[in-house]
Amino acid sequence: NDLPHIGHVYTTVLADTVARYRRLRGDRVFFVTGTDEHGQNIERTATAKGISPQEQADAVVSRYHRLWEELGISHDDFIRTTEPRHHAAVAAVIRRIEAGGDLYVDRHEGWYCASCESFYTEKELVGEKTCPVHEKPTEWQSEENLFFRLSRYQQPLLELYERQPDFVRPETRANEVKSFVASGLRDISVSRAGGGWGIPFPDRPGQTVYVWLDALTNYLSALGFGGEEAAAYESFWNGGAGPRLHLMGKDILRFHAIWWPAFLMSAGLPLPTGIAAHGWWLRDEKKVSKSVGNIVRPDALMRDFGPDALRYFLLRDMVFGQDARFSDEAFLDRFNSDLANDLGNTVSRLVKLSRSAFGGRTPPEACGENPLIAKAEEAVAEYHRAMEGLEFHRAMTGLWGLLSEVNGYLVAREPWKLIKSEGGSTSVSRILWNALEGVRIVAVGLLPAMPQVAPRVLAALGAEAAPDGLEAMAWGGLPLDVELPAVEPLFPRIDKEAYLAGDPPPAPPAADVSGEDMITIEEFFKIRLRVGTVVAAERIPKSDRLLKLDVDLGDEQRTVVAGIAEQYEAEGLVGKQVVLVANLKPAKLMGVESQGMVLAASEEGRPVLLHPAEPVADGTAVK
RNA sequence: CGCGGGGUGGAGCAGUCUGGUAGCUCGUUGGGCUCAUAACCCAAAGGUCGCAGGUUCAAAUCCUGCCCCCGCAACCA
Repeated sequence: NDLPHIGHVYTTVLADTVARYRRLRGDRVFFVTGTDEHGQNIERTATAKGISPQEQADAVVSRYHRLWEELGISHDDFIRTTEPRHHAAVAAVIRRIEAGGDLYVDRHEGWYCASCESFYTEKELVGEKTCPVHEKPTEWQSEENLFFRLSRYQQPLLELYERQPDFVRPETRANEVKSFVASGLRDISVSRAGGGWGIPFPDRPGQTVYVWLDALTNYLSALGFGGEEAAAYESFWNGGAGPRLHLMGKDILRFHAIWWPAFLMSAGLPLPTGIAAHGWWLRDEKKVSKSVGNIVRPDALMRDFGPDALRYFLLRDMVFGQDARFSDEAFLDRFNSDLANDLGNTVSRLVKLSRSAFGGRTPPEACGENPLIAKAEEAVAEYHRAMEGLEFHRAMTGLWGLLSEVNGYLVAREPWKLIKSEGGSTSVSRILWNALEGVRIVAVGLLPAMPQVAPRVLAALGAEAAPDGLEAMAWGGLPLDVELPAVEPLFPRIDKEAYLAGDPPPAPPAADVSGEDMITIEEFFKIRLRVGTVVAAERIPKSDRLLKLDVDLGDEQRTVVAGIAEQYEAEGLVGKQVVLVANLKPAKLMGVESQGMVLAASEEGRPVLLHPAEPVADGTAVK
């Protein structure tokens, strides 16, 4: 229920790499991705824009479709939780759970703070049942909901983890899940009263299916479960002998590793065979902003260097399961050293050598015995081991080890000297053929990771661009004496400093200018913007982000809370003019009433305050 | 006492579960090579493994305490 970001891209690229790897190994694969669209974000954004949640969801989803296409994602289906087939599957799962006796009606209750819109436990309240945040009295609220007997599955889940130690990967996450379950499971509420945005709960008017029960079921609905066309479900989930793997970020691991198997057990349906949680890409804040002053982001990197370069970086630079830092510098370094120097340059030096020795063709003679064969076999074995264990960075490292062997082999044999003295001799042919063959094997191994570039590398080497399977990684596949066209550099080196210092990349194509996002000028004038001078500013205690500003609008003074404390010192703001949304409904934040909003550009979430270009009278209208 | 992750050569990280010679990539320096995209190959320098204590024949690794950094939420109106 969110616009795509690097985390979504990462999950999906991993899944795609696994899917492609499996297909190339000859397995039947059904690769599903999709969108969970019943989140509150969607509803809230839609309300704010004055459109229906469905329209909002459609707009978001189209972004995913576009992005997955650019990235070469090879999913077999894309499931949206707003589709009828999904609703049918959810209803079917719920009926089965209910038949198993795991649903009951109870009151969901607690101390409710209307300002926070959330419930507190007795322990969290301060003083006389007072909300710890707003220091306002809370009220006891209760809502009738359906509950799922999660508690009943504590033992079965523990047995599952015991029986299948690699059910959750990586291992550290498995331990986390185990200890969470062992510490006791409470029943969970699986519906919400009030008929909000979501799937109506079957046979329970007024209740909406809780989003996680809804969203998790997508794995079945995409396969046709609960519908007429359930062949895929029967063959891949119900009867399928192969692995049924879920890939996700670690933030939603619990839902996948605890709730989902419990729901399925209750419904009497087969479980997934593996749950794999990856880490988060953290942003490298410090260097990018200060020293270079120009923030390049994944979408820009993808546009400038191609989707496969981004895919390679994601796979190579993160240890599966751990967090990693995403920085432009790391990307550019990786690009230059791995793709330009090691892969691209090796291809081009070999192609040129071979072309000059053999008149634009691949070497005419192969060589039965040489040290590269053993190295290649080792690298391929390591590659398969790593790919099967989802250790993508290792798989890549293994392939690059072979590249490095090839380069070492060339330096040891110095074919360029031989070419001068003996031309296209047998020994030159053997040396070059071996080296080309080593690179060819690397390129075949890259097919799952870099589906667009790997075939180009293969073609550049004179090999078959699209082998049907990874058996092509066996030594000896490079054809003898075939045409070898000249190549342009596959990955031209990037001048890192120049790139980072260069003009900001052109603004992304103007945001959705289509119909529903447009407002009329009358609507715009509903927002009253005025210039004011900050007369006092102070940090709100206990808060990381909030500053309290007193702003003079000439005819009145306003107190405004602004979430800018991470970038602005309070003292520095006094005397500065800012633009204020003057008719915004007041709200209380950390106990302080904010009577308006200061405008700031929001660059990657970091606010940059807007000031008039020259001083104007306080209270001046902005339009 | 909110939840979580981390501190290992200049940078980024692996190794920690299962104690036994501290490893990888990048960078730096020197050399080689000149086919190739200032590339490639070889070598070297560079580390009190956050601090303190404990266990042990032996600790980056196990135990205890402390310090520091980061993410999430609280809070971007």
